[in-house]
Amino acid sequence: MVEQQQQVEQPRRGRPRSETARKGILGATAKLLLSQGLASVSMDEVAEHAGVSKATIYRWWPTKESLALEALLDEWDTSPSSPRDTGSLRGDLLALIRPWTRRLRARPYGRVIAALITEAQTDPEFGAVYRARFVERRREPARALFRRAIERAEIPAETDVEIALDLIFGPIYHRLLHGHAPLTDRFVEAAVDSALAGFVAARSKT
Amino acid sequence: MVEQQQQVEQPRRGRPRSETARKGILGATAKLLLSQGLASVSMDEVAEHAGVSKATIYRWWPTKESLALEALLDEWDTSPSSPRDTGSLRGDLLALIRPWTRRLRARPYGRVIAALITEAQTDPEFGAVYRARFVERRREPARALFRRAIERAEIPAETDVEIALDLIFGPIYHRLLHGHAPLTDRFVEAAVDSALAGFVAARSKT
Amino acid sequence: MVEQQQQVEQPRRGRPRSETARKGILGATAKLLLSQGLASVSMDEVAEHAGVSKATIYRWWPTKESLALEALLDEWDTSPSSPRDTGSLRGDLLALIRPWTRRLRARPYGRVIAALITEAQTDPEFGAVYRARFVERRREPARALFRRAIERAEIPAETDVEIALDLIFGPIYHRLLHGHAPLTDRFVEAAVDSALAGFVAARSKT
Amino acid sequence: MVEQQQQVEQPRRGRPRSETARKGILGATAKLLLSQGLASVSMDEVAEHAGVSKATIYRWWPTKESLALEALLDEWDTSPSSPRDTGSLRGDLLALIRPWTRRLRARPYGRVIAALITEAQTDPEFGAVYRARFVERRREPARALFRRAIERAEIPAETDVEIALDLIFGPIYHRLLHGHAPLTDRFVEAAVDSALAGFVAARSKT
DNA sequence: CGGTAATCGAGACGGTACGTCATGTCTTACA
DNA sequence: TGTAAGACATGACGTACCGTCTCGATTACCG
Repeated sequence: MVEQQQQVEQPRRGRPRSETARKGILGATAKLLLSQGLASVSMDEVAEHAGVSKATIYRWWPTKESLALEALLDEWDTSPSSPRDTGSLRGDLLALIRPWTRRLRARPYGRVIAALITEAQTDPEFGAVYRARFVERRREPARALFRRAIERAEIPAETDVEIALDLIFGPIYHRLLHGHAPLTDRFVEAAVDSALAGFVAARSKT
Repeated sequence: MVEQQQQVEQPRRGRPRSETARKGILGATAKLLLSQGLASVSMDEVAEHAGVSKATIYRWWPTKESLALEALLDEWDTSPSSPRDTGSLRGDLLALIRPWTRRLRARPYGRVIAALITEAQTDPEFGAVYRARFVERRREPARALFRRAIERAEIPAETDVEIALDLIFGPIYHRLLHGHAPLTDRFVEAAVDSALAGFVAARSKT
Repeated sequence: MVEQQQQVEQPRRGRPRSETARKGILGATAKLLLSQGLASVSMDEVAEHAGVSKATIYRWWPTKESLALEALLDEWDTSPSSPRDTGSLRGDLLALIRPWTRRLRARPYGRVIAALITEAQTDPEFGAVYRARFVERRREPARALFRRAIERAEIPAETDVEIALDLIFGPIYHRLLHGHAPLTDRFVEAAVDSALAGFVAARSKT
Repeated sequence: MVEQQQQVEQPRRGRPRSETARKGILGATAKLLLSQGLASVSMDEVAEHAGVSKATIYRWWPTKESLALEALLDEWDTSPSSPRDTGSLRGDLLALIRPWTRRLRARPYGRVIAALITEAQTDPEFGAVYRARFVERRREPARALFRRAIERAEIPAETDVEIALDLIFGPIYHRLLHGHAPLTDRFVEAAVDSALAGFVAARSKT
């Protein structure tokens, strides 16, 4: 019984927020983002495509970037997919990450993500939101897998999980963002294997 | 018998390009970039700080991003420093990469690099230049180290060097850009070790 | 049964146009025009003096010239003053034209009018507006006087009124624009007398 | 005899001025002026069409307007045409003015002249040159005709010739510049007749 | 015949204004 | 109170032209 989403259906006064408008805005934003990239999308354009007033957008999202972040999350996670237990950390990680990278390379997400990272670098507040809602969304499930692997003594308890996560996600983001080489399944496996090999090696030293 | 880039001292017609202006523009740009980030730097501002006309900037650089790229390179690499031979691939790589990452975290380069990556995602032409001049500048020396290690049979000849490079640079860029954790020397060593452990493991399997 | 210009109080949607801004723009423009001449007035300057954004100016006036035209009309004619009947065509014409020329020489209008004429020569669309709103504003009342004089048989019915108008206004504009000699009351009278003498002469020939 | 062009063939040092360049510049300017109007002609454009450097133009003409004025005079007056004596002032005036107005309406001179007048209003120095070289070029011959008519007692000696000239040229410039009605031969005759009728009328009063 | 000096081409430069565009705020009337 | 419509201030954009400048090359004369 976690989370206890208090939020007691407090009966708001005045006209309620239009759900149609909300969906229209997020949908139009996602569509425009993927076809043009964030910089080329203007708020006027979003408003027009969503059949909505610009003021309505600004009432609910403070900046274009925060709107883009939510639109991307909304477009992305219809089904957050809880990964099943494959028996090994390697298998669990691949079951988690491979579908994600496949999705990533299916459409030009890299362009939008790069723009969000840029904004995150500039606006610390947005950076916090970006990391919490976007990065951690993949990182936390992976972290859980590591914890489970430690519990069942598959990997050493001293393992620095945060570093391990960076060793896996780092190369993936690298290819996604720099585009110097394709983000293939094989590459994902190499990243996972290498990160895990590090622990094996570390352990064998011990 | 290499190309002997003669560059036939062809006596240029017309007024020669002002070297003062060029340096002023690059200097002002670098300074402003590091203090404000690319998005907040306006061309008017650069022109004013450089004591130069905006038209002069646009005559030589087509976009703010291309100017930023060159300014960053100019500010960065006075001497690209050829790394000495430490005897081992691990030592060579650390000798190459550690000073670079120290430089990276000394000033807010991550913010600017993120913006350049964003532009590289949007403008393919700029992307090619960015990768050739910025990414390869570190990647190629590292690649050379791997080749040398293969020659002296320190690592297997079948090693996929490109993947290895991504396994090293990926995590570093990841922390630089996402800023979720600091880019410490220890982290750099972990990345290098992990990438190399991959080969050792691969070899031991054989 | 005239047109009954109903103008159905149609409740405009959206934020209404700012009357403050409109007046500020026209006022600032008129002031700057008369002190500097049209060429030296920049849109930025008008915007600043009017406490208004440049975009707001361009929303309502397509060019600097069209703005200048309206500003001049606005500054000029608060009350177009219907001339009284003096009993003779000559008297009526002088009553109409003399105050106008006095106004003309009171401030450097000639400079601005010359610029408007130049633009009218270049942009036919503007030319049509210029003639309709600026030239005809004086010409039509004068034309009416001629019609009345014909009705009461003061001048021949065959009189080519358009030519007559040019014979009066031509010399006045000539001195206004070329500035080779002053635009005195005496000169205005000479122009009117000469134009009328032509008809008398023509009639006496008959 | 006349004009005594002093300018004593003083043997200049250095490379002499290129006559080819001078003609090229004036020719290109005149051609561009008539096809585009002064405002749309840029000095770079003139330089390119004339196969000449911009610096060369500025060496000999201080402003675009002064260049335009000279180009127009150059293009215009191949033969200044001394008008013959027709026996009457009216005939003499028409012989002088009619060919001029025919030329005026043959090509879009009005547009250029309007621009020159505008500049003359702004820059007094240019205004003086404009009047001396352009306006007086037609006005002085006409003035001479009036003087001759006075000498032979065709018109009263008290005639205010300057006003008379304005009564003739004013209407012509009016139609040329405003373009509200065509500058026909008939109109020119009406202007001349009206101006002369004024004297007759004035005389008959006496 | 070599030196001096003005001119020429090419084209880079500082400066100024242009007209457009996007952001985020606001003011209406309507729901 | 939420919304569509749309005007608004702000400020940067990238372009265009002006008039000046700095080169090297050319073309006269003068000694």
